[in-house]
Amino acid sequence: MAEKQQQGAETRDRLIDAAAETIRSQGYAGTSARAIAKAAEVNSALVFYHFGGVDALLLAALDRSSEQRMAAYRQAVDQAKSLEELVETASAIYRADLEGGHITLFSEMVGASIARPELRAEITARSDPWIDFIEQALERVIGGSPLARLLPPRDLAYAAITFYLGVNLFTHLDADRTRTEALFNLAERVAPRARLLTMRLPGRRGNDKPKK
Amino acid sequence: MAEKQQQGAETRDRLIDAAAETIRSQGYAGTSARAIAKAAEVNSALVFYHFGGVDALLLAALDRSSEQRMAAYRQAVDQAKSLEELVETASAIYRADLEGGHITLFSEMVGASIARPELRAEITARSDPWIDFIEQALERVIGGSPLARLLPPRDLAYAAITFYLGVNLFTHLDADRTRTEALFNLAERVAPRARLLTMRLPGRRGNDKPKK
DNA sequence: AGTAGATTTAATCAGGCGATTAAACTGTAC
DNA sequence: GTACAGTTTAATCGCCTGATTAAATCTACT
Repeated sequence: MAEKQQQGAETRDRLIDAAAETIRSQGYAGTSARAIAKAAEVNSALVFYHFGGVDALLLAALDRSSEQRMAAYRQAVDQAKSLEELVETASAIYRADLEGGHITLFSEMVGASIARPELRAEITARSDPWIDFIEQALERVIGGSPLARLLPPRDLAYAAITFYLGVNLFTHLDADRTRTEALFNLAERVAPRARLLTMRLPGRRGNDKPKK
Repeated sequence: MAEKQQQGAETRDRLIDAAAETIRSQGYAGTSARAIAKAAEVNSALVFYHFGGVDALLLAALDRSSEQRMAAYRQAVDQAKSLEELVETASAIYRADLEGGHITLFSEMVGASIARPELRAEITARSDPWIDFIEQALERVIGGSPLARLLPPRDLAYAAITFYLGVNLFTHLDADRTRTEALFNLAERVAPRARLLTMRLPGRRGNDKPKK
């Protein structure tokens, strides 16, 4: 009975994949139960049978994607010994996320929660672990240093998430991705120099006179 | 005939205001001709009579908002003599934009253009002037300096827009705005020290292992 | 008073939406 | 072989959507 009839599990799988694909290509506004079901080549009533509703399915898609991406980040980020390495590693995975659509999935859901109070708590609950994760990674590589006093890991984590959400929208203004690429290059170029920020400010003017 | 019957102009006005309000509170997905008309206390057919369609009305709302915000930025930004002042000024206006909803309006439209090719060109055309504006402001305060070689104004402009778009979504994960505030504070704290980034990298030490 | 033109209204259309339902199917257990 | 539970299907409900239309309204000018 329940045994091999876990073809239901495969259907859930297909629906989750199709939901992710659909929200990536059509945005939240264009992601209906019928559109998802069509992409999954499945009857649309199954969205409700298996998940109870469209939003629950989209949250399931977000959860699966987040799990996968978080695992990838965690594994890679644990290797990084310095801020420079951390930014370099994170940039590489950002790029992959962007290509793979996880950023779109995430930020479409955040956007959707503007108008949907019942979605909002769900999204917040799924965002906080990311903020904590980034904060901890930063704490590990710059914690206790003068740089951490100037740039507290918590605040930097907020900045990273903000950038993460923004880059998804920005890429839509940047069809060929060259501008986005410039952005990542900038971050990678600056990171190795970040601790210079903690030096004593020399006197104004001139072309910057190094001092002491 | 055409004279005083420019009560049509007032209707257009009310519709544009209502469109902006609606997309801010309901998001693009919840912004229908009927919803806008109801907010404007006007018959919904007037959306089509005066603007031809919902999207055209939303673009008109974006144009009005952009015009106003651009004027405010231009006036304030022209005063800034240094990067520090520029960031401080821009932060102040960002905060006002965020409160007033222009950022939401803009980024909802960018998000909507994901699924709507015909909207996409319109949005791109409305974004480029902002990127140019930021680039020029940066060029004015840091152009020619060593800092501009490390952080090219064009790339910094991309970063600013990315941040601008992201902060709208980020604030939805941040009901009480304390996190967003931390973000602005960070930017203001770092800007005055930015030119330290151009100093020669001193030898490593402490926790960092020298290399080469 | 009457006409012309711009504006507004209410009714209406076809189509997509989330969601529900009863019936059909399917592999398993008795 | 038949009863059963999990799954799938097609049909359907009421609602909202963008958009159109003909008729009504209103003001200015003659």
